[in-house]
Amino acid sequence: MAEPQPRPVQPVAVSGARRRAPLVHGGRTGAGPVVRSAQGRPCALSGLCAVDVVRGGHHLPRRHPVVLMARQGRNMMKQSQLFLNTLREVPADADVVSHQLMLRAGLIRQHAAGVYSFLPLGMRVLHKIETIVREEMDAAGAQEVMLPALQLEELWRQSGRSEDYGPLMFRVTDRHGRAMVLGPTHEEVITELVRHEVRSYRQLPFTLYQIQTKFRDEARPRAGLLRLREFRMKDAYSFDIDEEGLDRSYRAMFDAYCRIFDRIGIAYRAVDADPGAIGGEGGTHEFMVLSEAGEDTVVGCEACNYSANIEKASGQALPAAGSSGVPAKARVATPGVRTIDDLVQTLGVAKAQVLKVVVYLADGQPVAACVRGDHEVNEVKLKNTLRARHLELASPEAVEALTGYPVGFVPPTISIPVVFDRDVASVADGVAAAGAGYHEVHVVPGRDVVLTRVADIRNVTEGDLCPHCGGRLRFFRGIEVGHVFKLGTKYSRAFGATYLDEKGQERTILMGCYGLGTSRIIPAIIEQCHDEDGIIWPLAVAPFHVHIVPVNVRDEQQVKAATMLYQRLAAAGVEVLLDDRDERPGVKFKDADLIGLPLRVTVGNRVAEGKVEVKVRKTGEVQVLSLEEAFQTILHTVK
RNA sequence: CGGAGCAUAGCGCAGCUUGGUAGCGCGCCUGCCUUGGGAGCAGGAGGUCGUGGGUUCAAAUCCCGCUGCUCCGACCA
Repeated sequence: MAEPQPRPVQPVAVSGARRRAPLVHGGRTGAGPVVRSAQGRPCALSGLCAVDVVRGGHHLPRRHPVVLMARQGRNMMKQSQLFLNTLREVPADADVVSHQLMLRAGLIRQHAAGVYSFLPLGMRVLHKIETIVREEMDAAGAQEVMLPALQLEELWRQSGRSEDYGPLMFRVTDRHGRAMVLGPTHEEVITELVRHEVRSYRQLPFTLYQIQTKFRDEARPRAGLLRLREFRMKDAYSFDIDEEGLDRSYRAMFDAYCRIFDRIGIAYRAVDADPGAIGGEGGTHEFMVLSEAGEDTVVGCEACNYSANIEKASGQALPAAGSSGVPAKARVATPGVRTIDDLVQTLGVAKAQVLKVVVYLADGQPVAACVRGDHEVNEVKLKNTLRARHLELASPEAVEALTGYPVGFVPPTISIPVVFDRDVASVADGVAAAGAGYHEVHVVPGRDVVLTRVADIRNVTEGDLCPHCGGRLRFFRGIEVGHVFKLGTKYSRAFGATYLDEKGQERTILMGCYGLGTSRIIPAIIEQCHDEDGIIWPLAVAPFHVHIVPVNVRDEQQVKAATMLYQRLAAAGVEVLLDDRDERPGVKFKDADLIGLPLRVTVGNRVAEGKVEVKVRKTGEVQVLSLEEAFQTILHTVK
């Protein structure tokens, strides 16, 4: 590094008490060690005047290293020393509020698309989140490990996921030409590990977890920390002998997740989900933080607690319509009428009467999906119905080549396999395409169109009825911060992870896996906890608990009071940030609001009467208190 | 991977249409002054205009290629 290093300076005279003084985070109350400047003056605040460092060609730190060491601890930080640069203006590349605030408050800086550095404040938040996660994992009986981030590609071939993940994996080659990947997840590694360790049912069950940096070469990183290519994740894996055990392990993790989000202090919902590429034979839930910035649509019932990812959500089937009174179908010329909207216009029918046909390629084979004109095909459901590995919308050219009909004119009676949504049956008097330039009216599903294969393959819509209680379904946006799966034997079978039961029979281990995006939780929190002035940290994850702001650091009384409170609080285990900068009050207040620590103590003119102000960031509520009262109040709030 | 946009000082931007050797605000440094909501005055530092090529006497500006970043879509534990 080209940065100039501080040159050695002569040691500062330090009172003899220093060596014996307990470190501030030792939990003992009392004044901090007395530090004197080289001139022998007691240093009132922060060493602002502690040491006059001789300046050479380069600027040297104003404060002497010895002073720093004697006065530092995880509970205390002077803002003049903090590696923090707040931004007054909104960076042009950030248009999601959590991203803007993380940059402005100096939590993170971008390195590349989807790759960020965590600065001290951001690191403290991440650390707190991961500490909570660790505590709850441990409390749930899981054991921490750390698995390789650098993994043999061979392992991914064994599970068949090397191809599944494809370009999503960062691939590297070692000096011997061996193919390796940067781990996007760890099912393979852990299963391979466990397979070698477990022989007997006596060794089961257990759950292992790790907190790791993971790598996914996302096609489109997004919105700051919401979708990263290098990100932090806690992942846990459970190993059981039977379904019952797996249920217990799953439940333990599910409950631990609830405690984690409760402790962090954000609103979340556990929703039914689709297992997606990770596979899995049992249940799965996603933990969603509700936020407009979220990438997922969450469906929730107004009346009961049913909620599901839209990929998974089902409503009650719509009542089927009969064919009574519907005239025989008739062919009409509809040249150029390609879209549903066109049909509605030209034929004067309702969207809900139209039978929409969409052509897909399922593992390369053409398949048509037929849904009502006002409904959307749910590709996840369709893919699951077809048991396909890959499903993609056919291009217009492909549609014509495969079906012989142009897009918009593919009839539901086509010869390629057609999957009908179950709610197609709700169409009484329908309209369907009938080849290029024609449609048919008075079409009755079942009568005029043979429903060869019927399944739920559409997205629910707002207003559909809850499958559990019949209440109305509503949509929300959510950020997926956690996902728990019952994997069953998918990986254990692929890797031969087995055990011998009581009878000496070889059996396959049942697995569960449980992910939690620790870095993604940060923007999720901020999305929920901010106002126009900045972040509003929940106490449990705030980088510090209290921000002490002496209004004028040239006022000796203010400095003295602020420092005293700072040291007492820190010694009592409160995490305190002291704004000892010689800045104007406005600047300090703006920064304090932006950084968003839960409590702010303003030490101003009223200190003459022994009073300071304690302000709650979230509510704006201000209390004028004596120093002692302030100390007690803060202590009780934080502890 | 498709579509769109952007790239000029640490940050936010102007300059480009009509080529003549770079500017504004904020921040930063020095001094004075000021200290309860991003003050004021004076002085100052800082830019191979993303990159490679081309056109031209002359390119931030015109042309071509590349790269990076952002957004929309596709994709997605």
